[in-house]
Amino acid sequence: MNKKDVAHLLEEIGTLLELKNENPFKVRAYHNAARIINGLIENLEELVANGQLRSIKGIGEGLAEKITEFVRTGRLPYYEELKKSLPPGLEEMLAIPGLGPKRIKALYDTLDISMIGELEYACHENRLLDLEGFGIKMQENILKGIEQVRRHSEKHLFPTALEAAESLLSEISRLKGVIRSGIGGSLRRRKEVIGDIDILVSARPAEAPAIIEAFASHPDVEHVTAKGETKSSVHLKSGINADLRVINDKEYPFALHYFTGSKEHNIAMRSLAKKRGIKMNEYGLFREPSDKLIPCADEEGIFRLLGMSYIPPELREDMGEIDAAIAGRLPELVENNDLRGTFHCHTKYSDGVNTVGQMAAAARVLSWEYLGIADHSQSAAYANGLDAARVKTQWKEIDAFNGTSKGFRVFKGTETDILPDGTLDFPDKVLSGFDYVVISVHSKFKISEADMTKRIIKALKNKYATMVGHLTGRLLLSREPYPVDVQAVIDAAADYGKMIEINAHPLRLDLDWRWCRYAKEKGILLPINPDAHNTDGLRDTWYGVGTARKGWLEKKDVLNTFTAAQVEKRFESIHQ
DNA sequence: GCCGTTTTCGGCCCGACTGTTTTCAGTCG
Repeated sequence: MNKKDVAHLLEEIGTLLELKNENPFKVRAYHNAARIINGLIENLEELVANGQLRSIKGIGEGLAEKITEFVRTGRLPYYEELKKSLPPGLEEMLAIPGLGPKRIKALYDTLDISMIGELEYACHENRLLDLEGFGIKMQENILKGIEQVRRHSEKHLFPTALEAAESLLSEISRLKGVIRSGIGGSLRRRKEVIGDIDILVSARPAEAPAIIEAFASHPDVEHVTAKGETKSSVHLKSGINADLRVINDKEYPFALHYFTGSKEHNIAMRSLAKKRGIKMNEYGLFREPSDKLIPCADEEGIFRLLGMSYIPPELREDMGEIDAAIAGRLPELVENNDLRGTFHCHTKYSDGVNTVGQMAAAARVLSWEYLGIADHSQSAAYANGLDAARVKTQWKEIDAFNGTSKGFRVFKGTETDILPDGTLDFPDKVLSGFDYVVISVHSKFKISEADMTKRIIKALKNKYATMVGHLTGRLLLSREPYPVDVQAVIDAAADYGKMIEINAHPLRLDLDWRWCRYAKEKGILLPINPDAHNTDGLRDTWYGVGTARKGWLEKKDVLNTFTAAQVEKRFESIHQ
């Protein structure tokens, strides 16, 4: 039983209660608790065993009791009863834009509709028109919404969304009357997948309508879903929804903060402001009761006024950043410029397209001092994995390169398969010749969580294993992670003094940022690895830096910020 | 459901937009 299971349970209870039209504050308490448990840096099972759940802010008597029962017995009758009381299709109906719990409940109570398919059929038969609060327009929008749910996933990969947002922004920022403009939302917070794009513009009020109009009629727009005086929402041809908000320039910092979110962070911030006698919204901070605006030149000013240090957007998830900012204990997040190199890159030897020399040259362009090459091992036939003989050829080439290149070092690494039985794909005699060994699962995904966890931990125990590669094997929006007890692997890595990579490929971003803090607290060093298969791929480390920052990691927590000499020393100490 | 420098009950963030209404409820972020 780990925190992910508990968080998932609480999340679902929240949703079910929502569908039952329960007290919205009760609903929020469950969703809040899910997020809090998810972000826990302490060991949940220990907290339960010691009866310390109540000491967590947001976990009261009721939740502590339910969590304890679930952790101890693996079951929660309260949840099971709740689940049984509602038809299973209702939850997926929440995905339809414009349909919330109230309307879904009305549809279920009066028309007995409990699945998307039934709803679609009822719309075609005009059966929604008789319902109070529903009309012809709503029926049309529901059909459109069903279409949208089926056609597009609601989430988009970070690079796809970023590209679409920058395309919109570059046009909008050039419009007449635009003073400041920027991207907010989950993109600015560097989430691993993106729901929609938020663009913010400041301009004189007289210019706002033209800016809104230009946005709504942009060539990337498929259709407009809302258009008001200060705000518009559109659906892009790429399948992504985008929102634009236009405000006047003195409101820009407040709107930027508001529009960056997260929603939960905003709620907590407003609640804090209120305690300080200040009303906070997207237009400003207002001293109550006079409602007098307290001006701020930028976002930094807002935090300063509320008596806290500046919270970088990546941390704004209401996962402890507000208390830390008040106490002046925010981490100094790692930055892209702190990196001096990276590990886990592929070359022509296996499934990469560039040579060792080309990869090293590209790394130098990024002002790096070293590069780790980690081609596939012999069992990875699909990726042209290297056998021991080819490994030796590559070592010679790297030695020759290092012999002539001043001020730049190539490390000899390997991405060695973790075989189904938990042994590694090279004998120790070969492994001992590498500077470092990335161990990854590339086969036999469909085993039980217990077996997969045992398999990886056994591999990690090998004295030559340096770091775990893409721990869960997930491919965002396309392949679920294989079952593995992440917490148990982190604990084992901490025990053995090993590392866990942050695979920076934008499809992976694995280790997930939600686990980074826990790993850091356990004293684990996390390398940021691009899993590059060509020279351009090296730049993917930037995505990994986003993950590290979201995971509260500082320079000292990331192996890539070490000098080549420090890296070498660390590798040696692990393999002794 | 949770919480408390207004502390065991009565609050709980705040505003824009839509579609249905004719003053507002529901949804969204």
